[in-house]
Amino acid sequence: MGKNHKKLLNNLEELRRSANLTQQELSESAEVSRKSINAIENGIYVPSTVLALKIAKTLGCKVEDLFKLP
Amino acid sequence: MGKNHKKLLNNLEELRRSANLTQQELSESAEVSRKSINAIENGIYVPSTVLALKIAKTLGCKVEDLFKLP
DNA sequence: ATTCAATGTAACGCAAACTTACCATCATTA
DNA sequence: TAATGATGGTAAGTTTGCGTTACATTGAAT
Repeated sequence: MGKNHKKLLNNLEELRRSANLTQQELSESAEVSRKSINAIENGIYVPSTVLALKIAKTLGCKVEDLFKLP
Repeated sequence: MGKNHKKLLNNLEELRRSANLTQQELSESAEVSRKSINAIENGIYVPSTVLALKIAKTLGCKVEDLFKLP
């Protein structure tokens, strides 16, 4: 990421819970490790665009719904 | 990017031209280097989510409009 | 209370994103 | 012709995304 980019706000946990999915289930749908989902929810890092698109698709929302610029 | 992720299709150049912006101008709006914009347009790499959000915002569209899963 | 599913955490490593900087090409224009 | 602006190539270096493995904690529920 570029120097001046600030961290994003994310609603992943909330939207995942609304969809009644566990981290495990979401990770399988999005074809990533559970660790990645877990780390994203906890703000350890922001996912790549590919991953963000897959998660949004799985949850039936837009990338913009999941992550917001500060 | 994760192992199994395929490259995205992208419409960046088309949308940038529609907005009448040069690579330089877009890069300034999105606070990244011109090389990054250039590399994304040419499929060298896919931007991070932060960058994708900034570009989409600058171009008045959604991340989903810019990049599509194969 | 014990069990079991769900979640959190940490260390290590590789691949990808992103930067800076310099150079080439092509089109336009002074 | 020279100069300027937009784009594309290359390359080295740093940071971050993400996987893997393995273990700890929490909470629910029977």
